Amino acid sequence: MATHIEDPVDGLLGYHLRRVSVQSMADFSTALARLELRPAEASVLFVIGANPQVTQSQIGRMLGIKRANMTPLVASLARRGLLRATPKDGRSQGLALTAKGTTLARKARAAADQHDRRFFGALSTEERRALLGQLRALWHQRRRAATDEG
Amino acid sequence: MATHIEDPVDGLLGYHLRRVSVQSMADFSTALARLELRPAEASVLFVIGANPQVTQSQIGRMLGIKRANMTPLVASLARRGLLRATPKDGRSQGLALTAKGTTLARKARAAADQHDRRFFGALSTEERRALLGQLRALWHQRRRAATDEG
DNA sequence: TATTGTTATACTCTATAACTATA
DNA sequence: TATAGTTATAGAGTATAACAATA
Repeated sequence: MATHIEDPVDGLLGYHLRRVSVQSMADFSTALARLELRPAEASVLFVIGANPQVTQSQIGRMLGIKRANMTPLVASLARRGLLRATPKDGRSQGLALTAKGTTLARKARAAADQHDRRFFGALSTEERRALLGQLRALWHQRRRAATDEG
Repeated sequence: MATHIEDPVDGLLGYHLRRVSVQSMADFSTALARLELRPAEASVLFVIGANPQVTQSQIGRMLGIKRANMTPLVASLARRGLLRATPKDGRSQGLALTAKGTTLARKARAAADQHDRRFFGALSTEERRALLGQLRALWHQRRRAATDEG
């Protein structure tokens, strides 16, 4: 029998947020592993699918991935025949999903939706709506603050 | 003027959860940097402060840090004179904060509380209470599921 | 001058496997 | 047999700096 241990971080919202986020990502990673995709790769496919001819710099800005890290990520997806790059102008290239990429992105999206339903299924529709709204608000608020500084 | 880009992950709760969690951790890391502490180190100090003579394996289980990763973490805090290890039995050691460690832990805790107030300050008291309750519920639910599997 | 894409590099966090000493 | 602690190592994710080519 284990002695009871006090949890001194139980009152911290930020701690709980991170803890649940880590769980969620771990579950989602497992679900995506069947498709040989990682969460970052899946999100890139989603953005390209919804925005044909988007550039990798634009994707990086939207998803919070640095330019330097987009390069190997996009190269890997291109190597697997999931996307095709066509020059937009001399320095940038528009990205689009191939047929294979479209199929895989659709499966990944289904996995993401299923993960969301499972992981947050215990919350009522109203709770989920409220949670989504709060997270969006927190994100935009902090984003504004960062923009003001930078 | 940037062309509008569709955000295809805007409806995914898991995505928003992770995004906000990353922001929160980045802000907290910055706040802790003044104290030359990282979030994981601060959380370890908190647990030791609330549970004198706790072992590093117990801390790891509570915080979700692997035994193998606790070793250098605890060694680093000991080297800085923040905690003291005394043998409990032949194979385990009880950890306790030194005076210096207690002082630093108190400052780190103040930073954590301030971070929480700032970062989640836009939410009403009721919203924060609800959010904390939902995050706790999600965590325990998934934890139960993992225990059932394993 | 600013931006795109690239390379090289490094740090943190996390994970596994193998080992010892002890319970 | 199970647990505590250690060591070595590897993989992700993320970060910066510097560069060439182009806008």
